[in-house]
Amino acid sequence: MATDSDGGRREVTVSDVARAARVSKATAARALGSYGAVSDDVRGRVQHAAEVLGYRPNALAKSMNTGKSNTIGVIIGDIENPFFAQATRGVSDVVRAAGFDLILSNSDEEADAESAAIDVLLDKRVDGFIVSPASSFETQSLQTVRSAGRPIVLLDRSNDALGADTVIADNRFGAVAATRMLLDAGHRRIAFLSTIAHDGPFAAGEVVGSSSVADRIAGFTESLAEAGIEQPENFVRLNARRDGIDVLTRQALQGEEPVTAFLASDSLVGLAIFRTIRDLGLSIPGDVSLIVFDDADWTSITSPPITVVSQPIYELGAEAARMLLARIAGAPAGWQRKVLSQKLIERGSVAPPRER
Amino acid sequence: MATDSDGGRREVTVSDVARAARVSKATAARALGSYGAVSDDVRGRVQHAAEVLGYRPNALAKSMNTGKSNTIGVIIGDIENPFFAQATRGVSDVVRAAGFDLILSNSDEEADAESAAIDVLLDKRVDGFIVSPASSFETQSLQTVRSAGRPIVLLDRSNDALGADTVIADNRFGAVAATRMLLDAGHRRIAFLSTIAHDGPFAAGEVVGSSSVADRIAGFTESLAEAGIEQPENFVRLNARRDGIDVLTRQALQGEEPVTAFLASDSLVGLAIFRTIRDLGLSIPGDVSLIVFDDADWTSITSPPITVVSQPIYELGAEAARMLLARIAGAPAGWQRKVLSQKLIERGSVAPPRER
DNA sequence: CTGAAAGCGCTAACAG
DNA sequence: CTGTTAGCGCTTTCAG
Repeated sequence: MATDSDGGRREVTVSDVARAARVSKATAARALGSYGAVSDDVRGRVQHAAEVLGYRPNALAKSMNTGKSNTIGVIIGDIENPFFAQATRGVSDVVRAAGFDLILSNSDEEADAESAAIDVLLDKRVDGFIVSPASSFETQSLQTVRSAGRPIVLLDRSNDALGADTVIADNRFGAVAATRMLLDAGHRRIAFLSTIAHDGPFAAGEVVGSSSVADRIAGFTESLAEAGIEQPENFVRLNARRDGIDVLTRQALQGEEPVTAFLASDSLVGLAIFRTIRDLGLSIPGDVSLIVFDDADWTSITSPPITVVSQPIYELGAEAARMLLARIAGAPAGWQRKVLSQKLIERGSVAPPRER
Repeated sequence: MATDSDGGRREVTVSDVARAARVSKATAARALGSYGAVSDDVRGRVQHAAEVLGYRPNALAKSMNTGKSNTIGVIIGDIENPFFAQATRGVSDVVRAAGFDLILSNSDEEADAESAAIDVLLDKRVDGFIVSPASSFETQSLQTVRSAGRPIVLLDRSNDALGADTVIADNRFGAVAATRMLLDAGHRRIAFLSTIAHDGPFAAGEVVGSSSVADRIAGFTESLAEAGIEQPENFVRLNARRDGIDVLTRQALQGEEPVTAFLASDSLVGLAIFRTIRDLGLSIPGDVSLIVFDDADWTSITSPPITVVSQPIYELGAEAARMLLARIAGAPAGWQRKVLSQKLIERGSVAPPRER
């Protein structure tokens, strides 16, 4: 009575319940799965029997028949990155409310890992995907999902060539706002740093793997150009993960034409830049100004607090999830693209450049 | 040729492949699943046919037969909390290397949500669980897992009553080291703050929901007692999430007997305390000293940088995963408990209390 | 409303 | 080495 079962013995199935309740397997299944119609009397007997026997529905068997696993795949760069953690939480909350679970995969921003993850999840018959694609070139994996006929929504990175549901922030706007603020303060040499991978130094017109970063770069360089600055693309520094954020920061600060301000493409980069500037014995904003993308919790407690470009990260994930659920529920075709707004939060890390 | 299929048409199965390769279903399955023995000739034909048809194995069907889903359930408080994010990454990396996926659930530290998540995952037939239990009292859900005969390992929280595989850090050691450092600096009134839920003010001998916090409290109060401080339990402030970390911090600082130092039970609490102290116009460590659990990235860039108790969070997760995999592989019974060490990292947030 | 029977896609004996 | 035959646990016609 108390402990229904404990060892690794055979699981109790609908058949067992049916037998105990003296009804057919089909009827028991109907009562248990609450589909079809069953008399109250029978339903009662079945449910009672199920409880007594400690019946647990086998979701796998159910999925095999129905074709729906009530599970979605989420593929992001790295759950340790607060951006992804927050977005994932947004996804999780809305899909869970709809009765879905979430299988999480970290791609480390590598197309191969992403592809492998997608294959596995496709085999597991997840009902849909939310992915933050590692690259906008190697869209192999996304094609795979599409040809498998599973819905997918892109998070924080769009892919116009592919044409897919997308939820993204207005990165260009944020970049323009931040860059202009720096420009208005009098800065003329500003470095934009991102960890995005890129072959060689960034040149005007080149495409980068992440559309978000691309938009930020666009907003950044265009604002510089508007201000009459030549070859603004020279101020774009990518590959910060591979080359080291600290290394790039030092280079930018110690070259012949040292920059007087930084725009960090995410909070992790921002933190590293902040630390390096400090290590160099320079002060913010006295010697160097800094604006960081994402309003991470630490940005408000440093001295000085950091001026940031804030975006609704949790909502980005939540919205992506809503979009995916709609597709799973069979929303009509036609790609949708939702862009959430960013805003500049002024704090204390921007000041006029020091005279030299 | 290029696009194998796109619409939502019927999936291709082993039968289809078998027919195309002119062999029996069983043979095709053997070739595809690489079990049993098949001649090279046949294997080639089958694999070719599979490729042409765009065959994707159905992992659900496979799981139903084998009884293994190659998926584990991970239930934590909140993936947005950097502690859990890091630990989860550790789990993810090791289970993935072994070919397992991970279904993630946030419990928000609520036993009900935890229980519900476990039920669902049990139904989905996950091969095992890694959970950071919301409460050491309401062990209902853990019992459920056990009676279902699925392996489970507890992360960062042990439960002696239940007796289960556990991976945890030496919290008592960390708390003692931190408290002594504060005591040695001359502090006599030190507040320990945690978000753990607890009914009413903490009294000596009471049990709290998280064994980690319990161990920290023990190390803290015992160190105070050793130093001759009366009723050290009065310095323990719980329920910080419900009551507000800032509120508790202010209370501790503004009462009749204001504390001169804080020990924060995790980095989120530490950040909030730091902010509140600043907002109050007090300086660290001049007016108030602070030590926080977990070497979060921001702790090294504040002014002053924060003295912390560091623990190998990623490794906590990784080790839990290894333990679980061993169980899944059928490791002999007998609960195992692995405790990883913590260490105190001195930075600049501790100084003698200001004379009054 | 209920039962019988077929089948989801795959693995697992068991013969040849 | 290969084919046949059963299932895994559940849903789903199709009759009654």
